[in-house]
Amino acid sequence: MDIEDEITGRYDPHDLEPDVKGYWDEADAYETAKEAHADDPNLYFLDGPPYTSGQMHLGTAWNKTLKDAVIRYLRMRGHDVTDQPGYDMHGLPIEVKVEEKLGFENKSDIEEYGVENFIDECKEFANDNLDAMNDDFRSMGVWMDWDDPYKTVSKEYMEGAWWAFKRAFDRGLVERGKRVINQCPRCETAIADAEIEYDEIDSPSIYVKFPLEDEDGSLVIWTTTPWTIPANLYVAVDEDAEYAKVRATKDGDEEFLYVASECVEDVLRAGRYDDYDVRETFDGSALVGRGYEHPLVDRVPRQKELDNEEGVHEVYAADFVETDRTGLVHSAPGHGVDDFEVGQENDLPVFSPVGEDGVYTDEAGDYAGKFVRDANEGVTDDLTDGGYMLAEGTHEHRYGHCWRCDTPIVFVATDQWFITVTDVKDRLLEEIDKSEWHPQWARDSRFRDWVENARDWNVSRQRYWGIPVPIWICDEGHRTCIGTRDELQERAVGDVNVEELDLHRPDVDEVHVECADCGEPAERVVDVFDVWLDSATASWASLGYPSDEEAFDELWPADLIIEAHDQTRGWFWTQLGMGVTALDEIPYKEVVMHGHALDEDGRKMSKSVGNIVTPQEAIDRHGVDPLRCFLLSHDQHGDDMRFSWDEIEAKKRTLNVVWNTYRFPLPYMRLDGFDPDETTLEDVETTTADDWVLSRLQTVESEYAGYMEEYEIDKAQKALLDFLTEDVSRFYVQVVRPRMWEAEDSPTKNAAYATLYAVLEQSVRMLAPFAPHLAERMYENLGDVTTVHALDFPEADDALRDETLEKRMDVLREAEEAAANARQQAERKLRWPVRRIVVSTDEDDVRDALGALEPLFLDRVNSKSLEVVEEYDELVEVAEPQMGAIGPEFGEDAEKVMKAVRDEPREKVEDGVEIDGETVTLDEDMVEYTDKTPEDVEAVGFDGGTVYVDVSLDDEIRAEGYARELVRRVQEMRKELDLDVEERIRVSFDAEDDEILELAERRTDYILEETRADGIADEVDADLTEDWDVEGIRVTVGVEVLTV
RNA sequence: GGGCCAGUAGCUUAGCUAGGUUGAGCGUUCGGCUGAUAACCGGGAGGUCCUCGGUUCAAAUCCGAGCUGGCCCA
Repeated sequence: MDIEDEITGRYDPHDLEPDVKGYWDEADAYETAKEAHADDPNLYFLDGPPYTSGQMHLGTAWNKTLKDAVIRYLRMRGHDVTDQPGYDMHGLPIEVKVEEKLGFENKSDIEEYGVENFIDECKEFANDNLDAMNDDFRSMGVWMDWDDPYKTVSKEYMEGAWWAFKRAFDRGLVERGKRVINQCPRCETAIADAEIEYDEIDSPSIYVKFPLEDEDGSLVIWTTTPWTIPANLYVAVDEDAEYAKVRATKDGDEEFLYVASECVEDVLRAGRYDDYDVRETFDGSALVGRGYEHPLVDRVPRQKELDNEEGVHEVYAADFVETDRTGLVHSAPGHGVDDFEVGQENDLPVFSPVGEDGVYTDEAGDYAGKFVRDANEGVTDDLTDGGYMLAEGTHEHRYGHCWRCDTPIVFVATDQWFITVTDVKDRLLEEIDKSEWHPQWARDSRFRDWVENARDWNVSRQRYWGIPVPIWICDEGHRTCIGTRDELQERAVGDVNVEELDLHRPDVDEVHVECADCGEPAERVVDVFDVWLDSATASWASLGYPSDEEAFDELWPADLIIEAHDQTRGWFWTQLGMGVTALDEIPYKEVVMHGHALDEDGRKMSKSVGNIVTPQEAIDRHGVDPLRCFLLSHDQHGDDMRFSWDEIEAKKRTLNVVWNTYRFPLPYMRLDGFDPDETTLEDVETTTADDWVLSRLQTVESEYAGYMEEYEIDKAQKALLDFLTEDVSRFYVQVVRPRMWEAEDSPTKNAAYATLYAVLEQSVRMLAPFAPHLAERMYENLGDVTTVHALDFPEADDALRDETLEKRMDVLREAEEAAANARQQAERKLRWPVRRIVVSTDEDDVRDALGALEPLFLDRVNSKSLEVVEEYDELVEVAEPQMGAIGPEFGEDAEKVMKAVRDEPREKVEDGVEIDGETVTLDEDMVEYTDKTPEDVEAVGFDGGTVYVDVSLDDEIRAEGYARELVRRVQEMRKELDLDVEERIRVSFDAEDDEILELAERRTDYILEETRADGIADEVDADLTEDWDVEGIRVTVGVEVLTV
């Protein structure tokens, strides 16, 4: 293998990435990588299908990038990873978008337009979005099987959902019944808990008096939904709380009110009563069973009938009652979940005089035909007129809205199809424990909490674009559930070819089947499934099960899923629900739960706030790989990520260091014809620095693998990038630089080549999951395989690991830093050698380290010698004059004394100082002494000791220093002349001060060698002449290029 | 109103499981290097560890209350 291309350009993702993408296409790199691992043990990764109603945003970009990094890594580790992406393509959100597009306002517009036409529009909309999203994800460099995504609209997929529903049906877990559900009055359908968004709204806040039947007094209730009062059937109390009977007076009239004791003051103030006194207190249980008169009984005739039913318009005890407001809760089983449940427990009827469009039905009497929210006013007026209103105001609170059309939802009791997950709740909770979550608290706190509180799942929607509920009902009311297309074909009445049938509405509506019970023709119920049921079945439906059993048998359940924390109520939950109801098993083994992408201020990104940053913007500004590395550099286990332009840019700079580290040795390798296959680590004599960086490489490989094992992607990335910047670029490359321009057959140079090659070739594999484009581009010059992404993970080789050496090098680097710092204090550049460095330490480790690494240390700090001592005994004690004592004694001479004494060595001061020709001795209290380094020595401490650098000059050092100064100027000029490394020159020097040249002359050989000059002459036929300032002295340098 | 998570330098964060001198990157500033050079490297400044209380010889870390933000629920 040869190092071929010369890399001269800078790291520019905008150049590099399209280039690499082009190469991938051309070379079928993705297919090659998959092929390389096709025979490995399989690993079923399951992609959570994004919804095809919009474009990729930063959150989905993060999600897919994380998945991509994990898939690439797992492949490297020897797994045949399933990487089929999926798309969630049915459902209300798409219907709403299409309705908007067509200018529709309600369901009758759709019916008028024709269901078939509408379905076609939805299909097209979803497909168009799918294509756009495919492109978006591809642009992030995500390698998944984009040519063959699973689609929830395919026949095979829909069949998978039917099959699962039938399983639940057969196990008795499907029920139809009245339940209170969330109804979107605009979409005219039930919507799932997961489809509700909460926003702040202003609602009426009313206190209403319900007169007791058996005495002169009223129960006081509070509500924010006056429109539910026409459906009130009972009042709930907390049986353990204390309640009070209050005598209240206003304008001379007196009345009796019942409220919770805690609320008396607030309620009476709200009702603007003049005065009150509590007559009696008792437990809530004392109120249970008391009857009251419905305040709107005259407006709602049906209430009169209901009043005659057993138990209606009485007080009941309920857990959900809190003693805020009044402690008495108006309850309408037709309009509240809790109200409904307590009503059921007490065998109360359900009264819900509201249609699916949110308009009162005839049963609502005077209110019939009015939209409920608009009826609030009429209801409150009627209550006021009847004398029932105690107080009226508004209340701001969070209220549920339809997540797609933003209409406030209403709770109504309607007939719906349910999967009764509450019947298998114990199993659900058991199965949770079989899955492993990252982070674990997501499972044990968050998810468990959700599952424990889960209600039966309403899976039916009164809509069009969804998987039809596969239940057919005959005239007798028997239910026939169809689980597969074959079954449908068998049972279908008349001439039906199921193979050619689109399973969507309206086609499937036209198929009649033979009832399983009585054999009579049955008709399909018109509902479609809640779209969450679609994705819930992904683990088998995406594999084509049940029509194709092979993949299912081999792969199911999924080994791994990766989604954001909002999926606790979404996909994590729905999959568990369907998995357990259909297959009695949790359908995934491992979960990685990441966070959301927030804006730079930590707020969520939203259209209305206008703080959305699109992935495309970030790519345009900084490139895909920097964005990917940024997204993967934060905690990936549940924490949200704050977006930051600065951070992406910083990532780009870090990748640039990686790029330069790679770019640096290439020209030399190429020039020398270095062949990594021939010159391997076994063939070369490595130096200490080589051994060290190779050891570090093994350490990083094992750390990286350890982090990835736990899906701590951010930590793995950091370990790798820290290694490449801190260890390789900042240290190793600096150390080996001189070796790069040694003679052609230099063994140490070859060792450096072989070492750097190993470091780069293996690091690039580790970089591949994070920055796939950059890694690919780098690899092109490092190996022969089509793509870096087909390679195996570089396993750490313990034989190359030397922990002692790594520790010693840490010490060396600490001491080196201290020495550099001391030089800076002494204002002595690194170019000038120093005579001596002394390190004082009382730690054996430090002594051993510097002893073992002395040559390297001397080279690094450019010192002639190193001494390691326990105690540095060259400190001098110097005087600090104490003016408090000197002042009074010497009066106006005090300042002279101070100056004469300050910083003088102890002996000198003790011998007496000379002031104006007179020798003066000082008392002990006039001087204190402190330790100071001798002149020309600077000291800097480090963790483990102190470094003393002696920067005193002699001719030898000055000769070397000046020689290096001159060399550097000549190099600069060579560069200006754009000379190649091999080209020879002749130079001339002329200086104001001859001393420079005389000293430098001692190092003529060195100068000739370093500058590739054939000679130094007094005068040359210069191609370039320049004046330089060398340590304050003007030097004229002439360079003549010699033609060969 | 409830559950869960987070709050550390101007910004992004590590440290928190197992208490013992808060560490890094970016930015800023001063400097070095000059055969990776519109690159690379070093030093400095910069912190009430969200607030208040508790436990402890010792709290960023453990406990309690609160504030702010996020997700989920009512």
